[in-house]
Amino acid sequence: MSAPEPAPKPSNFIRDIIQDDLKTNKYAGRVQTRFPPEPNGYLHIGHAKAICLDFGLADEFSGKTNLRFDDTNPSKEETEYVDSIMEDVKWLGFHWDGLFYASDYFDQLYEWAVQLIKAGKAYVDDLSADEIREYRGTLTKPGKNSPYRTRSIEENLNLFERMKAGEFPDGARVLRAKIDMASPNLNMRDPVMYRILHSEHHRTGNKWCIYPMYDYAHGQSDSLEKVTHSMCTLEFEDHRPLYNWFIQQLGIFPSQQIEFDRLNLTYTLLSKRKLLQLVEQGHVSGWDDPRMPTLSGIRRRGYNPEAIRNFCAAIGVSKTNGMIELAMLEHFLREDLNKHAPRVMAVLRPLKVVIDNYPENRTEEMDAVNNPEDPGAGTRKVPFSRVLYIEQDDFREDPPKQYYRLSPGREVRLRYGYFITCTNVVKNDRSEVIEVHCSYDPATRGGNAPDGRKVKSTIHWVSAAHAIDAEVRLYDTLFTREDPNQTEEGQDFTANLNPKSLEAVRGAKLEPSLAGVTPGSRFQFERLGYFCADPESKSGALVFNRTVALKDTWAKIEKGPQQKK
RNA sequence: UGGGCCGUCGACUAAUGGUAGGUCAAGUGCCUUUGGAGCACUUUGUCUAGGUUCGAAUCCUAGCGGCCCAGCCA
Repeated sequence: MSAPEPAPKPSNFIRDIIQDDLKTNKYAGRVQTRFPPEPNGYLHIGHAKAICLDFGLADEFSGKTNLRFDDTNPSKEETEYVDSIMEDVKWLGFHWDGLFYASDYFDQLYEWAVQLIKAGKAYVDDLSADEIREYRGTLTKPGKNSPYRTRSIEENLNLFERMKAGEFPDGARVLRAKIDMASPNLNMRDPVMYRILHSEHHRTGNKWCIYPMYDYAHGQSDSLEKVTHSMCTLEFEDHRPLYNWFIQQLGIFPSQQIEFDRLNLTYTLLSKRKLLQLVEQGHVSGWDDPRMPTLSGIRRRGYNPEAIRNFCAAIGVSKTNGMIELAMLEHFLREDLNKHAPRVMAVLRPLKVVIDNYPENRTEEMDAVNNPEDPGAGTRKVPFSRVLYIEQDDFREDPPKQYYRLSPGREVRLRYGYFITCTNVVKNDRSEVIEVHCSYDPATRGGNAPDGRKVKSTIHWVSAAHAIDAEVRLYDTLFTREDPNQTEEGQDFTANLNPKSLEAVRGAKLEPSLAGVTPGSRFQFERLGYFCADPESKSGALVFNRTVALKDTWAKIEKGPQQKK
């Protein structure tokens, strides 16, 4: 943290609540939060927002934050996910105080359930799942009491004990809270607390065959950890009365639940269920496909944690459900990469350039700046010779208006090289330009003309004899619609998949300094964008992912006035 | 047609009864050995109608619009 001015942080409603609580001494000056992922999938950028909130707010008030896995459903949860989640939280730059699992509390939760039965506040129900649904009523019609609702405490105790002992098959009975079947809030119509699941748990093994539901586990877990401010997303607003009901009936530490809006980003899907579907149906190569919004995916793509944190701070938090433009995320990405990524020259689609008046066997070492935004990054040598590659896009035989790059008779600057003028072109039998001939001005070495003449354009290049080959993967959004969930009748979100979301460019030519890069290193390929070496890179067979393109004024001019999809 | 929540520039978010501000996007110009970066400027907003008040984005009433809830998922 080195901001010269601690710019007054715009407040948000959660910070306000915390400050109020501190003022009234509601929790004896403590602030404690928790980040409670279910280990049933990989974390995504939406979780990053929650993480920044949970950890960030606690940090701000010298509080503590636990990482707690909400592992109450053994049928969907796996240690693979637990491991990835811990890795992702650390990668984002946060450190948890306590590491817990809801399953740590299974014994205590069971005891409390017995306590509620004894108080006449919970009962064992023999209704089937279908019957429970029927008895629950609808949004507009009240539910009706289960015939088992009036069982004696002794019978409930006996049955619950036997549920735990494994005497009944899955689905045979549940434990329910006895609240109010006529409540306008469906969550209060005798919600299920425990269900029978003869399923091995990733941590407790076969110790349990009854598992607590989210509503019965979450608030009590918060309470056990003495969490003061328990943030969750808006869809849990209707659960808050129940969250409070359990805590009150049990007379335990009163954690408070606060709901905020989940992140929605244009052109991206942030639902673990749908992300899992993309993985399972093979639309992407895995959870860490660089097109995925998972933290492992965008990490592989080349995003850095600082950019994500800055983004999360900038979008704020509220209770309105909105949709943030992807451009906002990309802005913070570029902002950070611009400061830190070393510059390098690479040609994605090579066009051969021969400098006719340059000596055949000569090679010069040109000085190139590593990062104009960071003088400390130093310089490097880049080899220059008679035959080069430039970008196909940087030459036009018939240049349109406002096109400043190379074209017949025109002079441009080769970055850190010389001024060259196009004298001639060679075409193949389909009349495509396959080779460009130029002359150079020896007086312009390094890129400056002693006579002060200006050139409209500077283009990048690599020396053909010295270049190394690479595969470069260019990405577009995974979906073609701003809201991938918006579909025509009878279709699902996969109908909005972008068939052009990945383009693998194979014959890219890179300057030789890139030869030994390690996977994960980030660079700016000058004039093109930011790129990150992929873990699939082998020496001699490098693979780069384009993290994000540079802003491209020319593309904008060429495309004309832009439209939204 | 039950209940809960939410409506501020194109997007996100401040203003906590007292000047509607910031960021992104868009546009214009400057600068530039990246058509990058940077800098400057500009456009656009309080859902509607009433009310309370010296004064309302903010409080009240009524509309309108959006999201969520009928898992033995979280």
